[in-house]
Amino acid sequence: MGRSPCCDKLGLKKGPWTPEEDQKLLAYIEEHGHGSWRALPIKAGLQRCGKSCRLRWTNYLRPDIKRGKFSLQEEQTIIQLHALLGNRWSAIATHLPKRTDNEIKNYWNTHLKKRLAKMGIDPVTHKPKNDSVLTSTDGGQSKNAANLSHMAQWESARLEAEARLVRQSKLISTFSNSFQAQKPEFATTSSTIHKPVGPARCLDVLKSWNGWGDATEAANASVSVVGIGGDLGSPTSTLSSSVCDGGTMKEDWKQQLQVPFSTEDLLDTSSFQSTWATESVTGNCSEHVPSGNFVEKFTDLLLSNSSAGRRSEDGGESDNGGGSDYYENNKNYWDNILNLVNSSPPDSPIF
DNA sequence: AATTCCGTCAACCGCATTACC
DNA sequence: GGGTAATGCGGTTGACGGAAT
Repeated sequence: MGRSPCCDKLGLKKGPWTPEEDQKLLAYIEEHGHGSWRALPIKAGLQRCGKSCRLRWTNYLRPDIKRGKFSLQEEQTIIQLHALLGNRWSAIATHLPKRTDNEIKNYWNTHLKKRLAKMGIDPVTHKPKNDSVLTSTDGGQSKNAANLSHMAQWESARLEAEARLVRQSKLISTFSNSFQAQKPEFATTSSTIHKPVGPARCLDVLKSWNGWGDATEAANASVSVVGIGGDLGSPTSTLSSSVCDGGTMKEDWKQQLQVPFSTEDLLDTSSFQSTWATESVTGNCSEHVPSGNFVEKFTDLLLSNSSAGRRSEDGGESDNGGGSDYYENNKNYWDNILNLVNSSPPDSPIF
């Protein structure tokens, strides 16, 4: 595998960019586009390697970059997406228009990570560091914590599968569009094929969790999960059919997405499969249903404390919340994620 | 005023992935 | 199918500026 020669070997300049260099790069790209990054420095008259030019452009010079302080909304978005996606900065960046992955990564490492740690939340797992907080009230909570983790893994794998489908559907779309131009009589069929792909309706499972205890919302979520497959009537059955039974689950997705894809597309992560296999997936599915109680605590810790921290920074009083606030924060957390997903850019690699 | 410490962030490094021959 | 080049990505580094001593 060939790697680009190091800048040192070519005697190219390293380190901070000067305004003159910025100007040269900017002027060249504005006139010609970047084209091949490797060839760009020579053409633009820069003593830099292509990689350095690309980084300078994508992280600093690009005109659609927003600089300055992150808003509370942006912070929440980053935390929520990090809980879901981990250190996949580029994926997170697609949901924060005008912010670069580098900027988000830096902000996470210098601000958010520390803030979560301060609140006693593990910034890697997004779980309270001291699980006894959870287990003290209910012996089964740690199991639920594990379940949540597994669900997150599962969702993550699903997102990756969907990302592949989006790419695949783009190809199909490109093909069918050109085909339609020649054969308009096939328009209906082909539009049916790629219609469901658009802004993917992800995290419906999470939505159904969120609606736990809220029959109406849960029922809506179940419709969403099952999609064209029908209404199962209860959130439990939604999860049971679409998550616990591998075969049924995949069929549901096939129906919902209406794009041909293989089992391997969905479950090609062996570790993920084994995770589920070892947790008696084939047995009582309700074991994998995270209790609303746990999710409440988890999300409350995550966001209430975060906003409390922000409030206290602003001089306000922190509100650790009683019952209704507790529930509201939990609801808001997942709602925010769902909003993010639903408003995702169509070219997002993840959603 | 000088020095040290610490937080921030632009830039680099090197591995992974994709594209191309 | 294999090798190479190009690009993407995430982790890490180091320069810089401000606060603390």
